[in-house]
Amino acid sequence: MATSAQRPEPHFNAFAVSCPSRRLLDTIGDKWVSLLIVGLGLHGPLRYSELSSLIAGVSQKMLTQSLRRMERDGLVTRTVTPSIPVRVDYELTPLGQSLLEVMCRLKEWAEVHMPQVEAARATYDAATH
Amino acid sequence: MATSAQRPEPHFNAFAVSCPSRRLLDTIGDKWVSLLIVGLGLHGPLRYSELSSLIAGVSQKMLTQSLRRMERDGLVTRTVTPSIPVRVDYELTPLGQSLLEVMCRLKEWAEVHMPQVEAARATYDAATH
DNA sequence: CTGGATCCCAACTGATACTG
DNA sequence: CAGTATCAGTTGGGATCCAG
Repeated sequence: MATSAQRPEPHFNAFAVSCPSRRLLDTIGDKWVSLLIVGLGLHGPLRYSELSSLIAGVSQKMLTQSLRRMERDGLVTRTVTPSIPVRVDYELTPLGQSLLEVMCRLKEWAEVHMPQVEAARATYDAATH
Repeated sequence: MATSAQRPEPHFNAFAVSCPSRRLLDTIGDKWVSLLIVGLGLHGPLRYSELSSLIAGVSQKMLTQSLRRMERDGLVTRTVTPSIPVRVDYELTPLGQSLLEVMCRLKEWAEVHMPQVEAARATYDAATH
């Protein structure tokens, strides 16, 4: 008991923990963040409600949370127009766009190799481990 | 109990759910899987215990679980040598190596752009939202 | 030595309700 | 319309024990 209060931050001496690539994975590994990057990249600036309907499966909480993280990381800009119904637009920054390109690389790999992965899974599952 | 059997799989009509890139993220977004790919890619074939000490922060459960997923996905091969103390070697498959290259792309992006991300975070946090 | 099985806690996710 | 707060369900991850 009380051990959880320690938060010892174990001695991860693994090569990649302090590496920036590790942190990047924390970002793009996020389900909604990756979708938002692609969505904003393909459709340009979008309003909060537009994103909400575009992604469709996301809750307000997750949408806001993800956008916040992306804004904090400098991936998107948040523009508030103080009209009567407040209007908020989100747009990919140049940094975000460069990340979009990398994401597309991933997408390309996936499109080419995922069939092999699927096949491997089928074979593995059929082996009834 | 039993509730997990539902697996509702909500009507994600988002563009990327049925897309292979989405599934790829499920794989490489995994903390340990990505580390294992890099580790095996750089050090060649490794034994279970060697991986355990290389990653260091991982528990046996996570290590086994991650290796299982990777084996299932055809990213690594699992070779069992039935010697007296059983010996198990894990090696990256060609498929896994091709993924390693993509991961390196990510790494390169991270090394170049993460400073900007860090700076953006500092600025954002300083704004005391 | 490998790694499967179990228990347990913490974190994340998501639906709903509410506010400016 | 945009966003916050709360609460409940689910999952992930780690320590330990045990089996082959």
